[in-house]
Amino acid sequence: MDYATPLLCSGNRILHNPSDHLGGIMTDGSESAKLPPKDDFSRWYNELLWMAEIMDVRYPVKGLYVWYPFGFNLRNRVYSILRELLDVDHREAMFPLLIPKDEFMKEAEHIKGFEDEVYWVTHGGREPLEVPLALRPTSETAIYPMYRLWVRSHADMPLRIYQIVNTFRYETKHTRPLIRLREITSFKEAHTVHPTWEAAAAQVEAGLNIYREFYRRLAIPVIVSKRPEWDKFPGADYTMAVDVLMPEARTLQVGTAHHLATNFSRTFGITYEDPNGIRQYAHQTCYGISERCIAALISIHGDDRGLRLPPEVAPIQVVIIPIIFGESMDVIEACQRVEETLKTRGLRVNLDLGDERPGAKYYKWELKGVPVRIEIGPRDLEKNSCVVVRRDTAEKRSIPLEDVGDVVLELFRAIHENLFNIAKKRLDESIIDCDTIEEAQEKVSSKICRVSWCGRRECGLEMEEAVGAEILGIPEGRIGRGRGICPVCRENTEAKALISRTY
RNA sequence: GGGGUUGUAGGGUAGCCUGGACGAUCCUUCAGCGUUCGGGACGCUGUGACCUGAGUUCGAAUCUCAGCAACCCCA
Repeated sequence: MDYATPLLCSGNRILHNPSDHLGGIMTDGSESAKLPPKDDFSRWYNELLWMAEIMDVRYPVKGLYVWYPFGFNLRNRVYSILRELLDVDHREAMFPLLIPKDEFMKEAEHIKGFEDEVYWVTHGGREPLEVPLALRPTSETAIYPMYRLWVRSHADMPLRIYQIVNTFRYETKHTRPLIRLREITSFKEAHTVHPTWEAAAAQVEAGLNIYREFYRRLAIPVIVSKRPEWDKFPGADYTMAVDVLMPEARTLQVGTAHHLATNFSRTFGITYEDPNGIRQYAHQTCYGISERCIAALISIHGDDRGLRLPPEVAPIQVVIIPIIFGESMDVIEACQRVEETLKTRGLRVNLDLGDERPGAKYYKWELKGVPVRIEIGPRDLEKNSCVVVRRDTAEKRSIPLEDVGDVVLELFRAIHENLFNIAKKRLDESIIDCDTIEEAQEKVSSKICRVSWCGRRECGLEMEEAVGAEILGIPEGRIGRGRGICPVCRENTEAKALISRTY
């Protein structure tokens, strides 16, 4: 894994200029305030978002939030991983925000799924528009009229394009930063076109593999499930979904992949001439990830002290704290040499020369999730060493100054692995078998329940109702299989479904 | 979808019930200066607020209504 990814966003200049207190450009003294314990998740989450300068939730419109430079920097690093993985065989493009009403209304199922949450642009200045324009809630109906023009022969396929854009949904439920938004600011949506159903199905699987790898890079373990048909994407043949386990035993959907079959190609007229000269409808897929991935990153790894970021995406990877007595020029010089050494290795380093006490700096950078801290004071200099502290375990080590570069890189590997293992262990231990609805009902407040399910809609809906939670679907892999009896209809089945409370 | 609570400096609060002493409390942050610095330093000086609109009233942070926004609980 490459920890020395080049800096991608302009926010870096701010974050790396020691003279302006680093990212402290807009702090308002949160450092001395206390973060609520993570057990109090709702408060912890909201407080952390602004104390760590991820998002400012004070924007005066419901469901719209502001990315701080620090949060946006993190976002860009996360999305650059997504780009890197997609760019292997996808191409990035960009389609318009506004969709004419007649295009938007073409696909019946799709409209039914979205019409209650679409924002409409109805005026240009004072003049009513002849054709109202929808703010995209997702971009199928913006992209597919163009695909109709772009796809003409079998040689034009597979077509794999993605875009990273904002989308709008008029949410009526409780909005939450990064999780339920009226403006999704960072929707990565891929749209592909294939000659056959099978080729599209293979693409759905390929998309899921990209997502698995993406979340592995974020040290987040996932569950991949086939959603029940009543919960699939409006207009899809079937929907696969990626879920993660959040605190309080709720799951969060952090990615979906839909097989659209020819449902959209028929309404938008996306056809191609096959090798025999016969005109065929194309098969399509689409798959997306939003800034919910950042919500997962923050919520899964964070602790009572704040963020714990995997080194690959941490805006600041190493912070150096000088321990100054009197003038201590030698201490500062030693810090600067370490800073240079690490920067030469391509690491994102910050030497904190602010005049806070060292303790205050420790709290501040722990809150921001900096993976590794280096302390250098007179006592260390006597031994030609420094103290290195891991954010994830709080473990402290004194090491020779000359080993700093190697030790830090080694720690990055260990921190990433440790964060993943902690999350993986929690996920595995949270999935438990339930034989009856009563058992599931009791356990679903603290667990993800694994229940036999015959697969029938009536049984599924009854289970959701009785348990008071949602069926994620039949998960991929071993946990999705196992002999049992559907607790509703008492029929034998080989399939296991997962039920959990969701966001 | 239903119910409840709340809105006072950048953040957290007192005052509201019982309208007038509010030229608005305290803590924190922020700015300046000085002393400090091995896990959240201290002193002095300074900046900074009654969500929006309508109403009641001689007089509204305080009472009424509406809007906007936030939080909590239930489905």
